[in-house]
Formats: sequence, C-alpha cells, structure tokens
Amino acid sequence: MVRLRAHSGCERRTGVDETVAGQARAPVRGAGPRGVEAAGPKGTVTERAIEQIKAMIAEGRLEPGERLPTERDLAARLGISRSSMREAIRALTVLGVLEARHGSGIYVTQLEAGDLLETFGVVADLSRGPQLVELLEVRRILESTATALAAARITEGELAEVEKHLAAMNATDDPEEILSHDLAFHRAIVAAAGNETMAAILEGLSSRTFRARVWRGYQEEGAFARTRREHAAIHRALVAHDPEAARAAAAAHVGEVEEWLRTQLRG
Amino acid sequence: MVRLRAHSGCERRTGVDETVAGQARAPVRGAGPRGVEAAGPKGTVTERAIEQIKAMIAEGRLEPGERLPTERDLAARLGISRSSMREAIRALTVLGVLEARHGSGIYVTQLEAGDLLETFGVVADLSRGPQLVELLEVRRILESTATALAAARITEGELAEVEKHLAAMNATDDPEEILSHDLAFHRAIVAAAGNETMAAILEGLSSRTFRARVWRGYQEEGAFARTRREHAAIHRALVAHDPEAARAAAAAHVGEVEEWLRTQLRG
DNA sequence: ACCATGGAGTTGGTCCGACCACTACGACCG
DNA sequence: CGGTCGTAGTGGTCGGACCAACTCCATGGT
Repeated sequence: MVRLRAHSGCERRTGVDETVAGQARAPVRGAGPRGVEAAGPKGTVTERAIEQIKAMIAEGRLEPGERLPTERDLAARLGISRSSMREAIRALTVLGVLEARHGSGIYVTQLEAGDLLETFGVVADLSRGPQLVELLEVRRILESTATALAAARITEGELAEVEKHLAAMNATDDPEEILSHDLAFHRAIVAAAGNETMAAILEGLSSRTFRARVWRGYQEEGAFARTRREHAAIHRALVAHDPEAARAAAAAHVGEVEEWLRTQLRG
Repeated sequence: MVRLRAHSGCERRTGVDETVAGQARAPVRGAGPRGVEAAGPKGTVTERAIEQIKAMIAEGRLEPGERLPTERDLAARLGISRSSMREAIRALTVLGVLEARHGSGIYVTQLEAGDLLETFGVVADLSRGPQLVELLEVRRILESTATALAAARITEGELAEVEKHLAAMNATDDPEEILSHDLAFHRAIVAAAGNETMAAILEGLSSRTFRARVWRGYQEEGAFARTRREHAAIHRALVAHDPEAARAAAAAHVGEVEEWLRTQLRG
C-alpha cells in the first residue's frame, strides 16, 4: 500500500491553468441554491432543450419542413452550450422529428408516419424471447386488418404490383431474394389499405433484420411450401375482394410463424 | 426591408490562437483519401457509433441491465471523441435503449416493451390532421382486440380495478379527473389482455397530451353521456366474459371519436 | 444577355480540454 | 462495529477551435 495521497491542502486540480487566462467563470450559473431563477427545475439541460424544441413544433411555432435557427443561435437562445444543444438536436434527429443537412441547416421533417415511426424498427431489432411473440401478435392483428381493408379497396394497378412480387417469389430459390419479395408482397398489400400510419408501423414490425432472425429458423424447416400456399390464399381473397377471407388468410399466415416461435421458446 | 445582413469585412475569427502552442494536429485522422482504412464509409461518426452500440446489444455482447464502459473508454475504443460518443449515447437514451445514471455509469435498459415504446408518445403528440385519424384507426383496431382478449381472460381482481376507475369517472365533473380515470380505465383493461407490447403501444396512442387535444373538443359537445354509456357497455361485456361484445363495444367507442374527428377535418 | 466558375461566408460535424455535480467505495474515527 | 468523511471515478456542461459541405453571388468568359 503505497499510500501516496492525502497530504492535505493539496491543489488537486487547479494549478494547471495559467496557460490560458484564468477562467473568470465564477458566477456561471447555479450560483444560488436553485432559488427563484428562471431555469426549470427539470432534469438535464439537454432534456429541457429537447422538450422545448418539441413544444415549439407541437405549438405550431415551427411548421413541418421549416428551417430552425442555427445550432449556435439555438444554444444561445436557450442559454446552453452548443454541445448540449447538439445532443438535443441529435436526439430529435434519431426520433425522426428533425433533419440536419450539413452546410445548410436543420429542418423539421414533414412529420409524416414514415418519418416518426422509423424508430419502430429498433424495437423489433432489440426485442427477444417472449417479447418477439407479443410483437408478432400485434403484427397479426394489424396485418390481418390491413389485408382485409386492402381486399375491399385494392385497385387493378395495386393488385398487379402484388402479383409481381408473388410471381418473383415463386420463381427463385435464393432465400435472400425470397425474403425481399416476401417483404415487398406484404408491403404492397398494406399500402393498398390506405392507412400510412399503419403501414409505417408494420414496416417496422417486418424490418429486414427482424424477419431474418425469425424466418431463418422457420423456413429451414421446409415451410416454403406452406408459405406459398398461404400467400396464394391471401392473393385469392384480394382478387375476390373478400375482406373476411383476406383477414383470415393473413391472420393464419402470421399466426403460423407466431405459433412456431412459441414452440421454439418452450423447447 | 432593412436587410442588414452582410456587413462584409470584419475579422471574424482567426488570429486568436497563439495563446496556446500551435496545434500540431496535422495528421490527425482521415489523412488518407479514405482508402483501405478500417472506418466504414457510412454517415457521420455519431451514427456509426449508434449502430455499433446497437449491434453490441443485438449480438448479445451487452445484456439487458449490464453496465457499459465509460463514455471516455467507449469513445477511445471506437476512435471517436467523447462529444460524438455522448451524442450517440444520448440518442440511444431517448430511444429507451440506454439509461445514464449520473456519477454511476451507463446501463442497458431491460429492453422491455415499456422502455422501447415510450417514444411512441412523440408520434401521437406531433401528429396532426389526417394523421390523427389514421392513428385513431390503429388504436381502434388494437384496442378493440385487446378488449376482446381481456373479456376472455380478465380475473376478479383486474375487473375490480376496472370498476374502480369506472365508478370514479362517473362520480366527478372535473374534466381533468375524468380524463385521468378514463385513461386508467382503458389501461386496466388493456393490461388484462396480457400483451405488454400491445399495452405499451396503446399507452403511447392514448398519451395524455394526445387525448387532451382530441378529447377537449369532443367532450365539449356534450359527449359525456354517450361516453358513459359506451363505457358501461364495455364493462358489461367484460363481466359477461363475452369477447365479441367487448370487441364491438370498444371499436364503437373509439370509432365515435374517430368519426367526430373526421368531420372536424372536413368542416 | 446568359451561364459556368470560383471564392467567401454560413452552417453542421468533429475534436479537445477543462470543470462541475453526483455516486460509490473505502479509510478513518467514535 | 457502524457512521462519517474523503476521494476517486463517472456522467453533465461548457467553450473554443478546426474541418467539411453547402449557398450564394460576383466574376468572367461565351
């Protein structure tokens, strides 16, 4: 035990400046014991900044597509450092609320379903175990309803798009390509349902990595044939414009995977 | 139009160094023309850091609840500055993936539905116009199914919780309190459905600010009586353990608001 | 008159280093 | 043995410097 500390009255830090003029930063902020100052008593300054920007948008002081002031401006305006402001902006960027264009400025996104629900994919990618089953259950509910809606509304052009991917899926043996067209098949159907918000949620629930994780094992068990039959059933219902048949077919389709995953977790 | 921008000249910055020894920062990084170096050619370093941390969790190298290395460590490990690393961490924090405890460290959350879907509320808070209708349609689909599931599974204890809020809601005239118990009423039902993921999504779709925005106008039109009747119908179906009746009652309940909002947008 | 071009200024992206605030853990003292 | 007080360690904040990408306009050639 060397024991080389203590020696009271030491200078700890300090004594290192003198390179630059002493930082006259005595009365920075928080000098008072959090008295009647202006700053809200909430959490970190960054969190406060996030809330304030969100509030600006919610209150309509910032319209979708509109450009925000500079990072430097914003920071000065809220009385925080640019670093903290950047953290706030980054946070809102990953949430799909803001969009930063290097050299140009920061803009509010269109706040459409696709923008805001992109993060939904993260949930699907990081969930595991029983949570995956719950996620599939949600997908079953939404996708079956969406498919039913699509059966009632789908146009000739949209149906052609669906059939294109259905044919492509049946014409190849490359798992990668099958997965791609499988995704596109369902995406085309959901798009025909006419609810972009639902489509965006389902997009997240069917994200590439999510499906790759679950379907890998599923299809290795020779489920290709069954998948094909189920897709055909969904397609028939769409052609017949039969919502209830479409709902049942879609629910069964997702339900199959769901049930398989459930047994996997038990074993 | 004053247009007092410009004001050319002015020495801007530069000429301020010389306080510290010249920064011998010539060959920092990126010296080579992005040749065969290690760094991925993707977007900003921060985005890369976000993806890498996410990957660490997805691959199981970081377990839920586990503590991460220091910000300083992490930054050094990925070869980026602490500032950039902090932005990445902040982003994952707002996504509900990480949790920072001041003075202690950074931890992976339990990655449960509630953690990851908290951001869903942002969508509801920032959506407007037609998107609100789409959001309500999603809620109608999910909530009606959840209520049906609850009717089949609900226990005596859970039913008592539901009835508590139903009674409290009918016993007051304070809109604030009604809203609170209304939320709790539906929350208790959805909880009885047994799918935490669905519950978390519906929680976001019924966030306080969201409901306040829509409900305000809706209830001002004297919809209290109707709301009460609908709640009673839902309750009856739960008591009778009748899933289909519960589904219909819940769908009608949300559908009423949905339809009202639709007319609002037209007018 | 019109368009390509180039440079200057603006703005986000990255980095550094310092200091502050909080926590955890262990030595010290009663 | 248990409470107390430091101290080291960690996230939080700050300010400044420089880099890289974009914008806009003056310039000059066609």
